[in-house]
Amino acid sequence: MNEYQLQMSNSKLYKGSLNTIILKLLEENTKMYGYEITQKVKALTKGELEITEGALYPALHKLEAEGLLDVEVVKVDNRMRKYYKLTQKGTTETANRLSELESFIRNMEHLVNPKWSID
Amino acid sequence: MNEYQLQMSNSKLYKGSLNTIILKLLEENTKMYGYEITQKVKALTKGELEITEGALYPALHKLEAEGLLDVEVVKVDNRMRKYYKLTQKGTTETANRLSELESFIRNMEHLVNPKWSID
DNA sequence: ATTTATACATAAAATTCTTAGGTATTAATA
DNA sequence: TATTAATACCTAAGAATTTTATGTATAAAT
Repeated sequence: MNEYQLQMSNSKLYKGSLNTIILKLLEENTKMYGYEITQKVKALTKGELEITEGALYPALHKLEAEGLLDVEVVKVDNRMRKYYKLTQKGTTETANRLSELESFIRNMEHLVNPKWSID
Repeated sequence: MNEYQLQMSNSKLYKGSLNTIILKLLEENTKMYGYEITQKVKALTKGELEITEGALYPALHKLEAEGLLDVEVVKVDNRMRKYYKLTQKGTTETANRLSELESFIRNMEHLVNPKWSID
């Protein structure tokens, strides 16, 4: 049993970005299981972002229900793993989400650094 | 009465970023009123981001309640305007939120572009 | 022997935003 | 000049997402 559980982040900015993160990691890594995703995100952000399981698992189930992910259950060392991978639809959707992310970042930079809006 | 009301954005990424946007605009412009903020955001993002009033006004009230904003009511052309400006506490908090935003953007870029994580 | 790490899960509460109203004045247009 | 659009505020129900708090179970480490 966990002593305590870490939050996704102290800042609220990550709200709404979890699905995009999951989809992108699966595009990059072909197939991953839930726990692996939490560890990968922690590593890539040098510990700054820790996805909570209470957010991750429902998100994976929803993406699967929407037909963006396929799941394959495997037993490794007598422990269950549920490997997720992108469906065709998921691959298309990932591209859309990533271009939305680029727009978002560009817009936030314009808002925060108004000098850049002269272009 | 409005025919229809526009949403904040088609993507969900903006969730959690509204407060940061408000604080930053007030840092940049000294004092602004609600409607002005919606127009400024629309202009700076070239129409890509339209803040809904149902999100904006409660957010302003909350920031005021938290002591980050001061309000001053003015009547212009027989129409009410509520000008908001940063308090001392608000100025400090804005700096924090902006550094969180920088971290967030950096982390998202690392997640989306893993090549960059070799640094 | 106990704790930590691995690996899944759900459910109540909190938070944030969308949607959908509401009021009122001024400016523009048909 | 009657209607619509723009300006300017507001709230409340519902949806969506996340936090917090649990739960189960096995393997590895202390």
